[in-house]
Amino acid sequence: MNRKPHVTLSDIAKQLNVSKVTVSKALRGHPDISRETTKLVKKVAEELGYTPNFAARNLSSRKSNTIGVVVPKIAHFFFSSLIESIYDQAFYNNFDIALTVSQENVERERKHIETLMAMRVDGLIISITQQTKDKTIFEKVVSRDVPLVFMDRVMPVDGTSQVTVDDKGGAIKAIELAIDNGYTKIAHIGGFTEINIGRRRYEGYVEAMKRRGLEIDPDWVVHGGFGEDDGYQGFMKLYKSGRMPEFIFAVTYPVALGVYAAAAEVGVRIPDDLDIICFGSASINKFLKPALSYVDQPTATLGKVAVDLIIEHIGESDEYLPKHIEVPTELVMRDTCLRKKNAVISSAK
Amino acid sequence: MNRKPHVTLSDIAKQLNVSKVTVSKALRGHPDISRETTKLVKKVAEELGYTPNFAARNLSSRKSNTIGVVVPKIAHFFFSSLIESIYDQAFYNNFDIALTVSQENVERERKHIETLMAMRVDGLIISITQQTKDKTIFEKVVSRDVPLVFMDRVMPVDGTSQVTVDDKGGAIKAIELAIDNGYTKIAHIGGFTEINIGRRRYEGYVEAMKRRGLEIDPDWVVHGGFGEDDGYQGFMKLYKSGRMPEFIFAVTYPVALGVYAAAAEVGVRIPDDLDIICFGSASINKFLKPALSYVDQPTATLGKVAVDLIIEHIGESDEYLPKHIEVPTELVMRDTCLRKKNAVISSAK
DNA sequence: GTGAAAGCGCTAACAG
DNA sequence: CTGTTAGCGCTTTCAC
Repeated sequence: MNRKPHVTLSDIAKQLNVSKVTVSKALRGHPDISRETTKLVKKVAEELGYTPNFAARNLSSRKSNTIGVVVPKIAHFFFSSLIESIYDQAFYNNFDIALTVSQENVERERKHIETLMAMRVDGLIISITQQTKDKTIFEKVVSRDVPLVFMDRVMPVDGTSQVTVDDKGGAIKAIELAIDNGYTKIAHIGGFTEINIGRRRYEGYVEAMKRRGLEIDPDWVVHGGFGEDDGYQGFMKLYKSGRMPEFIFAVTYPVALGVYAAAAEVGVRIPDDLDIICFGSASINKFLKPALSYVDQPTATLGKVAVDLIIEHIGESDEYLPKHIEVPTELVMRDTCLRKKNAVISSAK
Repeated sequence: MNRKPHVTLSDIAKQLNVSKVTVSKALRGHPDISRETTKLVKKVAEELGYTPNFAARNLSSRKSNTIGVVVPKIAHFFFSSLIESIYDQAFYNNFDIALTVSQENVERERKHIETLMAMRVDGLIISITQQTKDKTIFEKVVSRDVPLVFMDRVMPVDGTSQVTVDDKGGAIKAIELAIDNGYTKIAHIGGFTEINIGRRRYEGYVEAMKRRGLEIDPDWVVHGGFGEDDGYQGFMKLYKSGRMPEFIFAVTYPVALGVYAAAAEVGVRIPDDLDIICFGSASINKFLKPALSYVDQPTATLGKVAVDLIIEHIGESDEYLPKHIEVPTELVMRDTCLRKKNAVISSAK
């Protein structure tokens, strides 16, 4: 497997009887070089089929112009649209993206971070797994002075920035809407409270119930993961308890889908027998019957802000002050949670 | 933004009073080095918080241990599950993945390929955009002796391998099933025929109709893109013609969803007024009413084969003979295309 | 405007 | 088993 050697700067330089340096500068559009030489160099580079060697470039310049990204999942509307937005914003700023997927696996997450550091990415955007608890690897990143931005699923680590959506506020809006609809028996199929998105949405639920003077029945709060299966299990647990709530606030869209599946199985009709709202959506929501009303997560903004923050940090001195930005959410009404027309309705996307 | 210098091999070497080479070998588990030294080196590396520099490693070894991947979309069940499978298989073989997304944009696709070549990836797996026609960039890849595997959406380029699903065979099975169900007025909302997946599925439709002696009404064949909107437009075109078919074979799952949306809008009931089957599926299919019967695309196999092929090519001499592998499909029956119980039913996933 | 010298951090090839 | 030498391809001073 010996491939033919790639064309290098020297090859171009030789051909033109100039130095490597001139070629290097010309190719990067450095103002040192005359327009004429630059043009000539580019022409020859094209003819020879020159492709720069990033490894060499990174090694000598000590930067990669690349942002490393670690997400827990990819076959998932929330993350895939988030990633598209990150790509767009990075592209726009002339950064490359090195994308890795941890598959909700802590060990894999760690390995990916190590790999990205070995690649000497200029910064790291991370959305942690459901189970990530150990801060060590993140502290290692910080101690290497690699800018780190947590996105959506975050962790409190000194020296890092965070972008989240207003999980608590969104949850409060959702629950208040349910209460305005006349419901009092309101359950929450929630995520793990060790992680911010699970915890904050739960807190929003608690807060809204408290504000409106409603009791929380401990049996009506189920904590688990963020997937379909967790929704299915959560529903079944409530169902088997024999004391069904009137309303469920699902921590994610997949969890709500799990509830749909379980409800269909046992003949509970949505939204008549059981009404529901959830956090997040998916492109197929409009095909769901009934389509879910939901708290919208602005993935486009989330991704853009994450990239902006990391680039800002990369460009700053050592004394950069990390930020925490919280992106607002809004309610989008579809076919659930509509019992009372006079309920507060926000504009929909 | 001057970051503190990273720990290097020399740092470890100095500390231990050995040479860089010894450290390098020890760290990579080279058999040259005694177990004792190796252990010691690793310990110190750990203590110092050493992270290898891939740029340096790649530069001096002339390989990156990385496979470049270019896909047209990511927020899309087919591609996101494909990508997960590629990751798994690459990970298993100790390769890294450099993933890029062209967003169905030819120019972006070209840039990404250039970037990946600049990264000196060991090989490239590409699924082209809907519009890609120019072979130049791919020929450039081949001329650089970079192994290239086309996946699903392919192009005939000398020296490259291909993995596809049996598009034509799958389409034939689908149409024959429709005919077995007693339908004769069968329309096809298809993709562009310039690209293999559009062309082959269309050919399957034509072939099956011919085999069963049915006429194809040119008005019942609509060609367009592969998205929801294309399905919506396609349906509307058929609908407005005033001569509705009884059955639609949709070229992709999103196209079928577009048909659902359009049909709902004008009050055409599926599957009673109009029955349908499509190529491909999505995780939410079970929540769709009626759930689509479909030709299943084995994304796990597709991804695995793509990675296996590229690794095989990377490992071989210059004289590697490219392969074309076609992965079989199977019909999965749900709530559509069921009119006759005695129709051929395959096992479902 | 241009170029010479030096070196980024690592591995390959060989010698001991 | 360990070390020496050389160099991957590029960018960075700093002279000219």
